[in-house]
Amino acid sequence: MNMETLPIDEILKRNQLSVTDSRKKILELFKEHNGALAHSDIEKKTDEKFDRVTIYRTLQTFVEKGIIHTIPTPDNAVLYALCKDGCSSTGHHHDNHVHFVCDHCNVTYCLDSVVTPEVKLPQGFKPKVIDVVVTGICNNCEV
Amino acid sequence: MNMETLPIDEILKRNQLSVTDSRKKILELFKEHNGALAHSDIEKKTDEKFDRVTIYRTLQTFVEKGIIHTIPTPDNAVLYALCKDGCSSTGHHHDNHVHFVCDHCNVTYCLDSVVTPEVKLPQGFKPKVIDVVVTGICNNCEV
DNA sequence: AGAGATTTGCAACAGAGTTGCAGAATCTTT
DNA sequence: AAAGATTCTGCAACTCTGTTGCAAATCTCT
Repeated sequence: MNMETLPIDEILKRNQLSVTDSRKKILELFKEHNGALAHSDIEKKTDEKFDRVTIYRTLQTFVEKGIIHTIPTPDNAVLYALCKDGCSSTGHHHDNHVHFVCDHCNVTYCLDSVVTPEVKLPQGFKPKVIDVVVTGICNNCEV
Repeated sequence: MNMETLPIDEILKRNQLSVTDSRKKILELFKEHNGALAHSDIEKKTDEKFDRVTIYRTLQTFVEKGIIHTIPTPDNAVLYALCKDGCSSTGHHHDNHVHFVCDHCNVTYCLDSVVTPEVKLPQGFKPKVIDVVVTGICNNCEV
């Protein structure tokens, strides 16, 4: 499914979700925002119009449906970002791209073009998922 | 500093830390345990002999001194493991090894022998730290 | 428009982590 | 070895993040 071009209502319907204000608004935020969002970001950006609990449940639902995915960060905060094509809706995302956290503007990017590198593990270790998080300066903050 | 061979009291003294029961015990746990520990693990393994707050502060102090380092995990829990040689005591660890979380036994390993792979970033992105967390089956749980 | 399913908001709770402060332990100095 | 200064610990209280149960509101479908 191509989230980039599909209207918001359509994305929700195709995932068998009721079209509600909170879901529309939160999904809209993700489409507008070029980067990952934390729960607190969403709370602020929606002007506290929705209950905390609603936001938590909406995010949970979106993750389950494969609309968004979570990003592990070095400081152990939970971030969410829109999934691109190829994410399954079973919760097992093919989330094989690199994430980048900017030290300066603090924005987290999904670098979809950068594929997770191979890692050679010691004998007996069998990898399933490889998460790569790069911290540094992004192309907006670069001088 | 070589943490592997140095006696516990010596490690504390060299980091200008008072030698106290809690610090000795917690450091001992890290030396005995071949893997990462969470705050809750330490609470259990010390038989609740020390206050939660003391454990938090001890871990914080150890991180600041470069004795242990934190590990980012996919499920956003905070884990700690002993630093090897080369960790600075300024908080900027040269923590350039891969971490491995076993799906089965749930142990987290520092794979010191596995060096973080290079990642090619898009124009303008300047990397500083690269965190790699691999999830899978470890060499103990392998059939 | 109305029945039935889904979703929301509230309240209450659980867990993780932090802060201030008084008392206890440790270190330093003699 | 003991006093004084410094550092550390434990308690209480608090914040922040996330979860659960339930009644009321909203949405879907015909």
